[in-house]
Amino acid sequence: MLLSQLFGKTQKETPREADTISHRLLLRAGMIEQVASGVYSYLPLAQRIIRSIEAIVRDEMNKAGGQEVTLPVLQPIELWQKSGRDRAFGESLFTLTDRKGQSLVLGPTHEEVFTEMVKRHVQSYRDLPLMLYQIQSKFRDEPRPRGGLLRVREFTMKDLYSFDQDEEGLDQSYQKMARAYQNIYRRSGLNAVMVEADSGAIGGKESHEFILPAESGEDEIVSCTLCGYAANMEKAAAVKSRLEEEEEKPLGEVFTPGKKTIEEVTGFLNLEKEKTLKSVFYNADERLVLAIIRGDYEINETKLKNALKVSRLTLASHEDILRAGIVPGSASPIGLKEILVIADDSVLSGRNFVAGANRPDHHLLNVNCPRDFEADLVLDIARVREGDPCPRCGGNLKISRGIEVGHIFKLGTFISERLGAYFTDASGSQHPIIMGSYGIGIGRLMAAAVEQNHDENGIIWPASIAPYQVYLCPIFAGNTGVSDAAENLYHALEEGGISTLVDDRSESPGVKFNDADLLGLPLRITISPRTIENRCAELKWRDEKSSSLLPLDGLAEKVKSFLQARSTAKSGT
RNA sequence: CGGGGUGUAGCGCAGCUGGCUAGCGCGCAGCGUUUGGGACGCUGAGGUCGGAGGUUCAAAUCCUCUCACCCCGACCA
Repeated sequence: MLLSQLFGKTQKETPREADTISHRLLLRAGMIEQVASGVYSYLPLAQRIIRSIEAIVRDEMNKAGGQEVTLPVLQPIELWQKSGRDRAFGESLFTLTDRKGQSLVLGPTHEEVFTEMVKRHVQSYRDLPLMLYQIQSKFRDEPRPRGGLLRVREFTMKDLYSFDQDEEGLDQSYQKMARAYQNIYRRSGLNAVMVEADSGAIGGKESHEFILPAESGEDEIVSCTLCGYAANMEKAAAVKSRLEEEEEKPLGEVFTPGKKTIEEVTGFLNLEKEKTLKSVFYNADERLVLAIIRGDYEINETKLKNALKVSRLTLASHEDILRAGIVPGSASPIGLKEILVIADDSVLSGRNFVAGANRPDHHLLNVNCPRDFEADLVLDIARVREGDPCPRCGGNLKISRGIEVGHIFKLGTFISERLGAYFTDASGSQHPIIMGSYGIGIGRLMAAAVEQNHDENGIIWPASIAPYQVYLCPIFAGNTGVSDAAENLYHALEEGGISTLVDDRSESPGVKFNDADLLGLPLRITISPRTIENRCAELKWRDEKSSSLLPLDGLAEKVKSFLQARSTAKSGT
């Protein structure tokens, strides 16, 4: 391809809205363009990258036993009402009305429509197991798109669904997908880690995410360097410290004028935070609940939400709390009636805590659970803290950030039961099909690849997903020796099956080299009067500093073998 | 939805205490000189100043409403 013919220009300056590295670089490289908030166009270079990623994904899905189909984006809302997920998705669901007044949904995911199809074709256990997938557009009206391609409202996703007759079958399908996903990231030149994930309010027992470590990532990851335990913060657990044993002392009260927060109260009473109980009120599906936790911990709202089995959970406002006749800042579960109390198990880890007295400017001393109050539920609802002990081995837990580039779920029978997707087993009885769901965002993967592979000059594409392998850079092309050599090499490379982008513009060397760095193709080959003097060309790998001169004779063949050698070294095969 | 911010040429920005022909840099077109890490000179094209309404002799500039976009939070299979 001639650069002069390529649609999409590089830019020196970054559009103002771009904050995230991948967003800036992809915009500057002329690869993507924003059309609306969270909606992007892909220009030719990006399109080639996307195609390469899709090819790898498709290959791994096929190898794992998946069969590709294409199901519609446009889906009747009834399907979503049947599964009940129209409510779970709520505002995120893009809906529209056709000319007959019929409501349709732009699919945010495709469990329903796949299940509906499978239901008509699968009656017997002999039809199982089954794995179907597609690479298709998804639409989600995200509250806030962000980070360029990292969180968008329209995106391409590979989604595969597994259908099995029993748990063992599901386990096998799940393992196959976990392996396929790891192959995909390895082949794409990306270093993704598999972590335990929250499976959401609806659906399955087990779920994992694949996370690319990156500062710009939205997900917090908890990991243990000792034993390899890794989990999304939403799901992560840690061992909680136990406080020193002491006798239960009698309940008392203390005057704490104007002291409301844990900091103020502990400062005033000269106490450690861990000797207090923190009371936090939430609106859980319209109902006020009290969560209580030891003062040195914070509440993990995902865990709380799951424990309460609600779909909406928001922090209660002062007004909400006052309306219930409670004193914000001095609240505690003691003597509270008619409010659901859920406690973190840390409240059982010590004795004689300080807690609110439920009257202004007073706190209680020596509060003990269950002597002074009982919780309706006691379980782990705490956020893991940096350095907390690992739940597996006791090692120190670390917290880092990452981008979610894949998510796999054991869905179970939630959808199949609601949509009536049953099969007949060998003994003739009916069972709901057991499902799994496995998604990977293609565009996000591209952006994440940039987040992970760049330097101050631009992108450094892993060769397997690079839009072209070679940036052929003739300089002073007015020189016929240079232009002839470049043209010969270009043809030889193309004939050898090596995709090449030729910078045939009459720009100065500096401009060309800077664009080469920005676009990030793996290998730059420069031909100039200086190099052809010795019948040579200069080769420089994007991810290396130094360059080398090699004879033009037989260069295409050599380049081919270099590229092959590198790709086998990278993929570790 | 709450908080903060921005809309002026393809991109980045200035102008905004009301003042006349709306500027600068990059990019773009033409010509010439250059050229191993974002060259230079000359000439030129390109703008309903996000939109609507208002105040005024006069609005990019002041007022009201509105739309879009970005960031933080809420939210997020």
